[in-house]
Amino acid sequence: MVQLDRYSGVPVYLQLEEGIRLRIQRGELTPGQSLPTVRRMADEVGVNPNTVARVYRELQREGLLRLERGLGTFVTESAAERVLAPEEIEPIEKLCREVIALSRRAGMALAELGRLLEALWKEDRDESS
Amino acid sequence: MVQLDRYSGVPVYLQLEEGIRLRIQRGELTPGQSLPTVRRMADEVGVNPNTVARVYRELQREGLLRLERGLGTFVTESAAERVLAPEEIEPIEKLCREVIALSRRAGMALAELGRLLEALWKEDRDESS
Amino acid sequence: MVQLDRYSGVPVYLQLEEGIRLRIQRGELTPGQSLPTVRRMADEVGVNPNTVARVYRELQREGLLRLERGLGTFVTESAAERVLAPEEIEPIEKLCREVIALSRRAGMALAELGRLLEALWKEDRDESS
Amino acid sequence: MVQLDRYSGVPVYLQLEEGIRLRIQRGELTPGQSLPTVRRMADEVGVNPNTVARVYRELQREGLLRLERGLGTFVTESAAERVLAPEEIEPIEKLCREVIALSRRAGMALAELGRLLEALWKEDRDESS
DNA sequence: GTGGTCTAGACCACG
DNA sequence: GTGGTCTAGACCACT
Repeated sequence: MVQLDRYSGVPVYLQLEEGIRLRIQRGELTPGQSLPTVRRMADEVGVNPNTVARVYRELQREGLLRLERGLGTFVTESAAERVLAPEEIEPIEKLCREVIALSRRAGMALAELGRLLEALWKEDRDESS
Repeated sequence: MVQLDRYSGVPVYLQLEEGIRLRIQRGELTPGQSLPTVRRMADEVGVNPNTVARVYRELQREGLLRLERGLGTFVTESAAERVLAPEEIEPIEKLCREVIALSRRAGMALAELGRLLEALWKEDRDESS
Repeated sequence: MVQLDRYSGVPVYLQLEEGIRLRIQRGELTPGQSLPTVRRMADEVGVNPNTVARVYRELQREGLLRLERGLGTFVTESAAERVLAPEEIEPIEKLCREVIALSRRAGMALAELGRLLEALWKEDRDESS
Repeated sequence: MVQLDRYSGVPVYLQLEEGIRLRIQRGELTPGQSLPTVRRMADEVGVNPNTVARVYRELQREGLLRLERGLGTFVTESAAERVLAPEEIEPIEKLCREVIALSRRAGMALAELGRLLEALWKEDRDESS
């Protein structure tokens, strides 16, 4: 469902949250679809049910999920607004794969590439402001 | 010096560490160059001196920094091995900027782009293994 | 019949119970009158029939309702003791409406007004004891 | 600090939340002031520290509190916007005390008065819409 | 069997 | 010592 990295320093609940958000954006989870139950998801990704519940609740507050007591957890209809069109997401993924190939060849670690991306993201933001 | 994000969930000391590592890789900090004192760096980035000291110590253990009592902290000569050649880093940065522009246009957040990169990085690794 | 607030945190069955009690007190449900069947009430307020049945049973235990198999559910005669006289309830409602108007104008939420009322209720009780 | 009712059915974390919100609105907690530490508050009101932490976090998200790791928890400056002026809050409290006196005399319970207030609040809202 | 609340208690990041 | 994350596990509300 979502792959976690227990040693990245990023809290697992944030990784799960981002992972679910991303799967919705990429259209892998579609509006109306049900997510694994809190307990099942907890088993799948190997965390405590409370941690999953916290994530689901946060995503509910954000309007992406709908938690129904006694029924389960579902992607809301309004989440559709967040789904990226294939023509938006595909070029991004293509470029990302190129970046990854180059970074690997240069001996960079994922964390370092992440930091680079972050630094450039903020430069870019600061320039445009 | 290094820009921190207090709300990303990543521990400040990891961000600092990665940030310094990255600046060395990009050649912005060159072998022999001195870093700000622990206190000055602490002021600059707004954290407790203990935190900076911890980071410097860790980077020393890693061989990137050299702490000279009474003099200050310096990038080691051996750190040169980690510096990326301009022809390595430049195309990576160029592609990253393109990715960032596209992601922004598509309404993705930095954290989401980071998760995407991570997912693709791991896909790629799994395929090649 | 009774309006529920799914997001107040108060269990639905307690809201239903209090709601029916209040309608009896206000004289909107009079002794002898029939209530909707369990299923009809469940449909009306959008909960599971089990939940309504539980409420009716509890109010029967309390002596406010009488469940007659095959006939339906009725307000008991003895419930009359709980009905407030118009001269009792009307000034209360009038003041409540004033309080509500003032609170709205001051930007308070219902939950906050409720907490205020509760705090003052307890102050008052503690003083008189 | 905040008085809880363990038997009202309202989750204690909501009671705590509302209680703190109310104390800020009434000006009993002023911007810049520090709240009891998570653990101290937990002791005071007799709940688990996690529960207090959840409340503080929620109020932070709402902009009323500022949680500083290693330092403590504080009322934000922007919370000032939520503080009610004495000329706003005083007439409300005065009327509430009258309502309480009348309700007591009529034999109503706090929960019933609360339900009445809620019913009238929603009537009022529906009329004005 | 689903989500929701709460407890007890461990370990971590930070000042 | 402060807040933050996470676990294990109990009990409750609801379908």
